[in-house]
Amino acid sequence: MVRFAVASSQARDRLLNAAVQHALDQGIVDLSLREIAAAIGTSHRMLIYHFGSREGLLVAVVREVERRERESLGTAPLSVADARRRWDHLADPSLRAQERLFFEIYAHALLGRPGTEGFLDEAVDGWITPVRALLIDAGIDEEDAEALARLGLAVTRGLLLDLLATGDTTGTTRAFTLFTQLLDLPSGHDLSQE
Amino acid sequence: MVRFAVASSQARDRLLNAAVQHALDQGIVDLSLREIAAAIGTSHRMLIYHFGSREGLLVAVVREVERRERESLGTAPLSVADARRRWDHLADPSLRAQERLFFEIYAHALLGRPGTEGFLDEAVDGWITPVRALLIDAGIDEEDAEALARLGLAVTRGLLLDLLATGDTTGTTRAFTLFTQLLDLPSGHDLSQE
DNA sequence: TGGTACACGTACCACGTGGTACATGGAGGA
DNA sequence: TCCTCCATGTACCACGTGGTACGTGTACCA
Repeated sequence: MVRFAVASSQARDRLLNAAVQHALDQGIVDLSLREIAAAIGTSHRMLIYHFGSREGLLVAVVREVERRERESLGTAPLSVADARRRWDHLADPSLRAQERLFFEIYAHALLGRPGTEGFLDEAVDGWITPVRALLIDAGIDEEDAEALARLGLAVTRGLLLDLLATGDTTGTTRAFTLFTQLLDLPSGHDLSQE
Repeated sequence: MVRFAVASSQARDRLLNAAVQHALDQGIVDLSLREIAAAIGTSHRMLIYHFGSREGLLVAVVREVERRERESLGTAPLSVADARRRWDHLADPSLRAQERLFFEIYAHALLGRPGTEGFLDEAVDGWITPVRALLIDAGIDEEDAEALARLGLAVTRGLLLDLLATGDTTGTTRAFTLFTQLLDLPSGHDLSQE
């Protein structure tokens, strides 16, 4: 009697890593099991065996991408200078594929597609909550802390969308720098008298 | 001899509007011609007839969404107060479906899928260019104008992603308000001494 | 009245899909 | 040595896919 090997195993981990790698290049939501299997050197039969179904594979990939996203973010930024360092990291070309996949899954999740349950909560609150806590620790008013955390996340994600579409590292980094300046030097500049 | 009626016609317009309406509810990227046809009360044969192919339909939908996106944006904001009014408009629940579809197509386009050619350029530059021009007219330094336009777009899109995921109109609006305050009142607040 | 062009339905096609049945090989333990 | 379990390959299935062939009703025009 053959049973689904949905639990972890070395073979499964190997396939998952290869599948994520392939998803980074090609996306995931509109690829077939056979396309993925062929690309990573196995048969679609093996993907079903190790992940139970196509949806099971998608869930596993989504979770892995989520895990890497958290890893990229690491701990929340503590200061404006820290935020700037974090942006420079995110803007690194080596992370583009991962970020593109993140937005693909995000859009997929917005449509309520199976396999993405919980992704959106984690993608937003999982970031805002710790940052807000840090800002409150830093003495910022509670309501402002939440708004600032949301704004920081929005700036980051919005500029990443821009960067992925245009590839314009210079321009997007300049915009991020402007944002940090607005935070850091809230007086004495002349950008906003329009 | 039957020819493809890919040019416009009343019947085609009717089907396109219905297809876009359905895409707003259900997404578009991973739906089949038959699903769409059944949902809008026609046959998949008619979609092929009027749009040439599935990709032709997708192109038509993408263009229509692009057009509506531009229409929602209207003219670029001229002032901070104007930007705030624009956000309130974008945050209106009646636009959620359209925005979700926009991000779905955006993600699709990031993967270079057929039917999305030119979408990204229009989605980013089509917004930044006019805003930058307006900011320069308003007397802002050219480099700062570009950065500010990018930043404004990023804040808008980033907060929309947040809003679509969380449905938290209050929180995202508060974050947008904070952004306008950073622009409008660049002195005298105490948010950024962390 | 006859022709013609459009809009549409039905029935079909080859193909790719997710998933299953079944056999097998190899490693490790009894 | 035999048994069991994991990993895998091959072959298959029913079904849904995009796309096509062909017929037809209707409206308009000569």
